[in-house]
Amino acid sequence: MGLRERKKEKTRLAIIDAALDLFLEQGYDSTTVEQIAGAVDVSPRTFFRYFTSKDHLALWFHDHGEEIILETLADRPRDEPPFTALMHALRAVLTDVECSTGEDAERFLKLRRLLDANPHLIGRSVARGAQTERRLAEVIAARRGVDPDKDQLTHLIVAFAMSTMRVGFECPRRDGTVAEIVTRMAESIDLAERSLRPGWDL
Amino acid sequence: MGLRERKKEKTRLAIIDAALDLFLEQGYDSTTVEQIAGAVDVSPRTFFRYFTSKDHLALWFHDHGEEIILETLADRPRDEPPFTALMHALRAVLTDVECSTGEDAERFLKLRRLLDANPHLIGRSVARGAQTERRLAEVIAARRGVDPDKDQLTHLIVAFAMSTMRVGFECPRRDGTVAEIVTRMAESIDLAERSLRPGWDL
DNA sequence: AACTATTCTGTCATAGTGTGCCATAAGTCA
DNA sequence: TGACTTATGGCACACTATGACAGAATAGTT
Repeated sequence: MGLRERKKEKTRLAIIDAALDLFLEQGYDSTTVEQIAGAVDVSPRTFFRYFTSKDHLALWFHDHGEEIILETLADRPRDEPPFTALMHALRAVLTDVECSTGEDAERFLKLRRLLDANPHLIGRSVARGAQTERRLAEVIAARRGVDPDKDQLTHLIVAFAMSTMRVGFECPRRDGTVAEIVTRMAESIDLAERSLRPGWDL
Repeated sequence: MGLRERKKEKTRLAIIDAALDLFLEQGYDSTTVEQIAGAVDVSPRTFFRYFTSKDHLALWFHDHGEEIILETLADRPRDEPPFTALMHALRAVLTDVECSTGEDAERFLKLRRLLDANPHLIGRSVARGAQTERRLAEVIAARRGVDPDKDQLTHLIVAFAMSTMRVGFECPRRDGTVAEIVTRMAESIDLAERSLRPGWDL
């Protein structure tokens, strides 16, 4: 990796960190892009080259999570029931979070606090999740050999899976270490699996 | 109802109709508030007095739907399982849509076409749904006698219910009469009820 | 009908997000 | 070093959204 790319990654993380701190300090809405850019000595114009929007910045972790889910899904056996495969993908995300280094863990916790304090941001987060949902619907439809535009069950499977992830992340609203939060998210996955009729997703 | 209120309602509907037509004609993003306001001979400033944002306009039906759901929920017997109660509430929304008059039905169909053409708007719609979800979580938590901030199952019940509604509305992506769409949404509700283990939501 | 209070509306000013364009600076490779 | 590629900054601009104030329309009262 060349100097250029390392520098970019450094700037990217610097922007995220500065933004998270400002958001938590003075609120999401009352923090301007100008302030964030100023905090890391970068022009506002450059900010928008790293993140397409302020929302995108606050939800950057979705990009990573989606990647893991899609990769895991591609590796799951073709004949595995789709919801089961999705739950495996979610657990892969948990594992990734669990193994995050000190700084990454810090960001994860800050982000959680941020979403907790700004219900409005949860809306944005869910909206981003809808994007992931569409992509997952394509994949699951292909696995099941159905037309994604016509098969309701496919969409229901994906929607339930995303709901499971979201509930695990948002609730219960209690602070804790990364390990504790991951445990709760795993509980949510178990809960969902227990709640559904065996074979419902075939 | 006085002249003043009738006039307001007329303007409100005129704005919605003009906006829907412009959105479908030239796209959501490339339609400005100025254009919408101009089409109904109203100042842009007044537009924002009727709708807090362009998104709010595009998702005005959520307000009505949420109202119906909350009302229906309040009327359901206390000892009814929560998910069952929520499904009844969703069916109440369907009944309302089904009974809508010619003009309202027109708006409903236009809106559906709009969401179909702008996946980005679906994100906004889901974000608005998250707001409803929070309110429903409060109600369901009260019914179940648990703390909404701590009980995962409560949130899972609500999230699954909202997913059911959304899947029914968005999929399959096929045009049709209001009656046809309502039928599909009812199918989605049936599908969800069949997919869950009896007693999972107690 | 006239008078007053209330509410709605338009105009103006302003903050903030997001984008296109072009010149410049920095990193890359021969 | 020199030529090439890519990131950055600065500028102008369009759009959404809000606050403040003045004037118009409506409602209620006498």
